[in-house]
Amino acid sequence: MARRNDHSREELQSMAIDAARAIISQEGIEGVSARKVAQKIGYTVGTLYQSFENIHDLVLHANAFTLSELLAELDVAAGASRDPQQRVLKIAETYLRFAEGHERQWAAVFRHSLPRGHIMPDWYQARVDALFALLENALRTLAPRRSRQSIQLASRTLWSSVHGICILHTGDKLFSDSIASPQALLQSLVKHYLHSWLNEGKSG
Amino acid sequence: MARRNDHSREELQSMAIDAARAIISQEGIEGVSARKVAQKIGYTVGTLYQSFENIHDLVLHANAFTLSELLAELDVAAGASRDPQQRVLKIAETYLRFAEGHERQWAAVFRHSLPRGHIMPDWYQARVDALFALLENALRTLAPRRSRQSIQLASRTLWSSVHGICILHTGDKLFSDSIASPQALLQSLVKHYLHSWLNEGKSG
DNA sequence: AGCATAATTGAACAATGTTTAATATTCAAG
DNA sequence: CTTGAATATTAAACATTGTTCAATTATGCT
Repeated sequence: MARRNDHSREELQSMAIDAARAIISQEGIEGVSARKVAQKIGYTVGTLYQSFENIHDLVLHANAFTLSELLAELDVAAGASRDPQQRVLKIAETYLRFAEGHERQWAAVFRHSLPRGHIMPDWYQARVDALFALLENALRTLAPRRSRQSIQLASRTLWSSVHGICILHTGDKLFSDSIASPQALLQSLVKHYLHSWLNEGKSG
Repeated sequence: MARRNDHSREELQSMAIDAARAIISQEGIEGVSARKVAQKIGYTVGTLYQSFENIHDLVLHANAFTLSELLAELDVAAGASRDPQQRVLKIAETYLRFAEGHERQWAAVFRHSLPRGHIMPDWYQARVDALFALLENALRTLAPRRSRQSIQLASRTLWSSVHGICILHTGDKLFSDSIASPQALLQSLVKHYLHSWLNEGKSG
């Protein structure tokens, strides 16, 4: 029996989250089970249920970690380019690269669904909001005079679209023939959407 | 014991698929289980396994049905508008409306993942390809002189983007504040992307 | 009617999430 | 240092999952 003070409650939590992340990255989210996580950290299932409400709770923590990693990379990308338009493209490309490089982790974030009736916890929603805010800020510097509403509309349109391109590219491979690379799709999207969006009002 | 000739193999299959679809539309894909489907059609689990390889196979058939429904609605939408650009928007809006109106069915299509190593069957991939072809055709009539490659690139970019908007709108409600409606996002996307795409080469 | 074929069942298996009584460990008080 | 209260941990149990398969039952042909 593991001694009580071998690990604090916090240590145990982060050990479990790490274990879950390891399983996800190797076998995908379907491979995660309470017993497997417990065995990986040298405890039994019951102990897990003292730190996590249920298995969804544990997965949610693992996914939050993934979101934080993603946010960190996007933050770097957002700061790298001088040209604001290049910055938007860079963000999109970094998002795609992350999805490719952490395919199972990333899939886990968007495949996982909470049990019915449960709502997303604040600490999780906060991470998601931070992602959206990132692109919103990039657009704000790109078009400082546009209204808040206009910028929100554009940033969400772009974000959803980039997300859609990544979704359809990774994993399920919905496109049977791979003539157009996802990078090309991103480039086409950002270029054309921004081109028209930036000229809106000027010539119409 | 159900008599052998009560239902032919084909009848049994379609009964099972209908049952699965009913469960999906009521409880979502997580609610589908072999026993529940079997009980709904008045047979036992074992019988299901004579018509379907495994539970994923059954879900796949249910999802294919959903794709066919979607394709039918999109076909109508594509024929409704005279103006080719309006047609593209109409397709996108119809896609969104379908996702909203058949939320669980639609989520089942994109949440379901095959067991590792299994590839998507041809009869399923064919339905997916038909969806893509629909938008591709709309773009072809919109810009008949563009190269095949250019049209493929644009149609996939648009399709992925529309898909992304629908994904982020339904179910998980990733946008915590709902200032911009998904319809507004679609409109913004189609309008701006097409505007720039159509003028490409003319002014640059 | 009897027989071969095949559909259907029911029970079994391992693995899943989750709960809980029993046990082991720690820490503080005497 | 011992005792006892508090609590971390375990092991076993439960229901439910997907899947298989020998046994049973219905069918159709001779």
